[in-house]
Amino acid sequence: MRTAALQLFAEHGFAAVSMRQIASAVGVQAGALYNYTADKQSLLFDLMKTHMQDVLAAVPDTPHLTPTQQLEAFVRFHIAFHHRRPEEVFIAYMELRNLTPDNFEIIEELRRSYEARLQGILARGIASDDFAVEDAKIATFAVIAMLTGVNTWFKEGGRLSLADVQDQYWHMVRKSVGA
Amino acid sequence: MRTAALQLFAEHGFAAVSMRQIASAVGVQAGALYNYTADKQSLLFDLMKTHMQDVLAAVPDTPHLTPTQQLEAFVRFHIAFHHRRPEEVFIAYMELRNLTPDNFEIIEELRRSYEARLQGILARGIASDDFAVEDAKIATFAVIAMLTGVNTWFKEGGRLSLADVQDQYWHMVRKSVGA
DNA sequence: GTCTATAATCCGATAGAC
DNA sequence: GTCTATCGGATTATAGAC
Repeated sequence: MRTAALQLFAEHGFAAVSMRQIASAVGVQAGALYNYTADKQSLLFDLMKTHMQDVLAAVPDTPHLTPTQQLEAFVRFHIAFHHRRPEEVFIAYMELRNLTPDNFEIIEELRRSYEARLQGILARGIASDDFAVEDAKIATFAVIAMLTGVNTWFKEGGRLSLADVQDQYWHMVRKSVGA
Repeated sequence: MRTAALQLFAEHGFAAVSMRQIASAVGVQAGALYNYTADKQSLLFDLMKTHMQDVLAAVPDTPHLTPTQQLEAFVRFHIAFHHRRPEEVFIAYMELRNLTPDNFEIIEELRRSYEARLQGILARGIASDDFAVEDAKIATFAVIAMLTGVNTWFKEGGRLSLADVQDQYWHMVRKSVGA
């Protein structure tokens, strides 16, 4: 059910997908789904929460490295991890407005935790003069937006490999923060 | 009707907004809207097409400037223009999947034309050795994603003015492409 | 040009049989 | 644990009065 909902929500949007469509993709009738989720909202929330927790569990935590090495590890991780989960990434960003206020707050807090990882790396690098950038918070927004944008155009099997993309984005990020 | 639809689509999403809601915001009954739009899909398409044409009409075209000056003008324009039209920008990105295939192709072509403006600046700057970046196409995606991300967090009246944000993003973009 | 009324269909969620 | 059937209400779009 979660896999079917993930694909349908990513393709058509949460509001445009009915429980009957999800049931049909699973191969059951709509009523059967309610043995596995309280309602449609809970299904969306579970998908988003699981994704955000997966990201947080997988992001490298290597305080022994230099700020530049930590930043490179973050850039390569973000691109690779998000590339493997395009539907989850898309939903986690596009369907925020379809969460109830309580659920929204929980997802937002998880997202802020992830951004705080990058912001911490940047702030330490600024303090140690490894990086030359005016504001760690703005640089965090800029870098994450840049990296997440890869998912909107990159498809495996084209002119560039994922490693090529990681290399080029790392070069641009490194220069942009003066590392 | 267009203003009401714009705000409602941006807030709740195209699929989640009914013609009755739009009519209510305008102050008429739902049937009256069909004197101004053929159907709901045409209303979405018109909003997106108008926005993309507005962007293309407003983007600076100054071939007499140096590549670095052109890039700076593009960065400042993109941030300022998109800041003034948050609903249009949001819809133009989020509701692409709710367009019919024919309408989608038209909007995509307009979007590609806009990206081609930036890509042309970058390609000329690479050819003239004003910029040091591996691939103009990837740098285009990276810069546009970074700049469009401003809309997700920047609100006027906070710690930073729009001019501050333009300055900081221009510094990061300039360094990232080696200008 | 706006209204009311309605056609035809779909929705989320639940009840109860098995 | 899945099914059928259903409740109460929503939807887009149209028809025809005024």
